[in-house]
Amino acid sequence: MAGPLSAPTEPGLDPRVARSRATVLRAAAALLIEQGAAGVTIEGIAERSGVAKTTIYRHWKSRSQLVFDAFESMLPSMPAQDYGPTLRGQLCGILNQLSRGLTQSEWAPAVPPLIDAGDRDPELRQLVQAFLVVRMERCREALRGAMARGELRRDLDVDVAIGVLAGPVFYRRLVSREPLSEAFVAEVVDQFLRSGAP
Amino acid sequence: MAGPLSAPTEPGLDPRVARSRATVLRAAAALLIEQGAAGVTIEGIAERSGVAKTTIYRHWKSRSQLVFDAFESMLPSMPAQDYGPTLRGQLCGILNQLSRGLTQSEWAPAVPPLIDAGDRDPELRQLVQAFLVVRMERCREALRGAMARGELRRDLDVDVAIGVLAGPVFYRRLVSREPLSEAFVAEVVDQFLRSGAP
Amino acid sequence: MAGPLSAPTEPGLDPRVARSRATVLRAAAALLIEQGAAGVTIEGIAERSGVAKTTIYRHWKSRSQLVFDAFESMLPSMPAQDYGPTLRGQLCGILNQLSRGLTQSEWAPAVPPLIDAGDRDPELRQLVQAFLVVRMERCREALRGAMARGELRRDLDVDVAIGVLAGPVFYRRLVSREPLSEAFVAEVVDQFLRSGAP
Amino acid sequence: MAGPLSAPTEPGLDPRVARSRATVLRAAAALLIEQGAAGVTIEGIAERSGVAKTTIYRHWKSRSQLVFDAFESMLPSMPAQDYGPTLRGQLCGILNQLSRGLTQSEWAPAVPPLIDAGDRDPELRQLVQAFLVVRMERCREALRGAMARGELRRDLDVDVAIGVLAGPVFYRRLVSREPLSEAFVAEVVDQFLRSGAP
DNA sequence: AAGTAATCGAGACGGTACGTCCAGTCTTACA
DNA sequence: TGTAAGACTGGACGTACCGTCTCGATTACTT
Repeated sequence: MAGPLSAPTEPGLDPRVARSRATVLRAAAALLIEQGAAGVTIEGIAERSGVAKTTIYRHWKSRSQLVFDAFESMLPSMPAQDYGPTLRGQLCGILNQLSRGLTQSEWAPAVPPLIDAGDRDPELRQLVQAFLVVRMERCREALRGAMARGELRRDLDVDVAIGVLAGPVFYRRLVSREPLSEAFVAEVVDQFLRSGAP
Repeated sequence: MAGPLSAPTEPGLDPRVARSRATVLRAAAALLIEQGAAGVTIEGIAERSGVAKTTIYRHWKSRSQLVFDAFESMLPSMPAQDYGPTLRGQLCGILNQLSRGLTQSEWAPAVPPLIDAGDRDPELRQLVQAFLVVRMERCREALRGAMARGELRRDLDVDVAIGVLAGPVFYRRLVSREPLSEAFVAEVVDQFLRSGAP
Repeated sequence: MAGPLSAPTEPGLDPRVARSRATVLRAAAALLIEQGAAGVTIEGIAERSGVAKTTIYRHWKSRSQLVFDAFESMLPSMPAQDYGPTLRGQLCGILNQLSRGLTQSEWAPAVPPLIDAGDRDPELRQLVQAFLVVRMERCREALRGAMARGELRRDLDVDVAIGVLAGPVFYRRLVSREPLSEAFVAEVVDQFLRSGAP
Repeated sequence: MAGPLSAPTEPGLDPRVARSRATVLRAAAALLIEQGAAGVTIEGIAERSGVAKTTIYRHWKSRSQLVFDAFESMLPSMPAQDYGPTLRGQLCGILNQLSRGLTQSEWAPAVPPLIDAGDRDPELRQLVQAFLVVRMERCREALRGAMARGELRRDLDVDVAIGVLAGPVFYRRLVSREPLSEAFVAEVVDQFLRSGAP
């Protein structure tokens, strides 16, 4: 279950296994996009991919695992976009990318099921959390940089800050389902900056 | 805040219907607590409650409806607790209650499935939203009161503010799964107050 | 359950009852014609006729009863057709009418279900038998007349004869499902006459 | 006459399939005998046989198919009894066996429902017809033999003859429900022979 | 003409069976 | 030996009718 993003072709791996995994993930991703997360059925994937159910169960312990892998496989390769030198610009950039990802990306429909599944499956929970940590690393860096530069209070709790910044975005996406505009993101960031001023 | 339990006997309602509804909701709620939302099966409810499947389908068009109703029926009746006169105390009280509800209440495990289901089922989505609006009314009132008293900037967008306040709580519960302490809530509220000062 | 053909309006009968019975029978007959016997559902009749299920069950003990009544209600009033003076003409006439009824009439599709139901429901069995006796009375008369005139052997068992005559017609309709032509009827009658000559 | 039981192990057949089919048919036959054809429920068969409903539906498209197969599976293997050299003896033997089968055999109660079902289900109708053709083959042979020997008229229509012979038996069983004695069979055969003499 | 009683519609109720979908396991046959 | 094919048990789905059962709301008959 090693992260498929780390190396597309792991060295000592049976090429048939690699082929099966890839075919299945492609089919799962396609179904995820076309029919939403509810349409991602083992049965359906097997039929669509031509890979036998047996093989699928050999490689993934649970449906959630598979969904997660499919989800991860369809993430863009993160071009390490440059959001400029100012903290405000960086935070807005990161949160806007997040909010676009949560609402408009191909993998957007996979988010709620993953969150649900993560509530019960500890292993999957860890995967999701790890994934998130990576995603939020840039945010963390930006915050630490600003603290170092004296643009933010020195005693700021970075983890709290990330919650305060990303929380409202997830809230609108998952809970209140209000629109997620750039103006909203800007307002969240501005409130944060005002409160975080040294 | 008028929960559905406040009026246990609607006037012009067939008593059989009332009885069936109550029995089913009780069983559904029990299953929700015991087995999580995935365990809330029509079949299971029917068996457990003694109410026939037919009858259940007569009263609820979809499983989601039933799950939501069961969820709602198990919410406490909200004794309109007094959180004191200060805005800070009110916001902390409300958010602490929210975070306790999301993590420790008996209906806590039902939240992620509801959010997931709401992403596909528009009807359920509306129900959840409506529910949320009602729940957040107290928060809204507190904010408006403070604005009127001049404790907050006059140009504050209340909906954004609610996202900024509740967002981090949901974020920790659903996404990052970091602990939801009173300290965290206090920090979120304090940041908000600092940024919202007139 | 008095034969509905005997008197369309029984004297001491609540007109509401009469109305319900008639409405139900009309709907049942219509369904019988349109959808075959399998389509004759209590539920369906209730919906179509506007008569409540309760009322239907009040008047008929079983579905078979109802089907039989509907079947009987749609039989033509038997114009006592004249088949001429010869035994051959009479028998051919009677059997041809029977075979047309069994294959082309409106009530034709009701026959197999009635036969099936009669195998289990003794009451219905009796009704069907009684009905059949009436139908075959003319045949019996024709045979007795011919015996009296010396056209048939004196020792002929009339009941056997009726079986020998009607049997092949029912056999083709119910069992072998070969076509039921007038030629076939004529051949059956001719064989019978040859064998029954004094 | 080759029953489906004669070859219990078709060559290229998955043994699991063979096992399932056999188990299901055994249960279906048992239910057919015990409760009549109306008691042959997919659900009931599944429960009784331990074979899953899914599996049953995999092997039989319709309930009728299954009922028919079960019916066929319970027919005796026809030991090709010898009815002697005379046409009369042969016909009496065949018809007596038929009438015993229709009234006393364990599959006797299954006959009316099959006839009813055959009226709607064309596929089942064909099955029943095919079955009948096979069963009547001996009768057909006897008639042809007699015609060849000059004991019957050369211009006899064999299909009509079969109707004339078997019809009365079915008639008594299904329609008039008069007793089916050997005397009746003998009388039917004698009438036939008298009329068919060259 | 009013009052009583039969009859009605409406439809809720507990049930049984339907035929379908999917899950997850296990067996067979093929490379 | 691993894979594709697919049969297997099992659980739940949502639907159709069943036959029973309260309910008022009309009727019809009776006084």
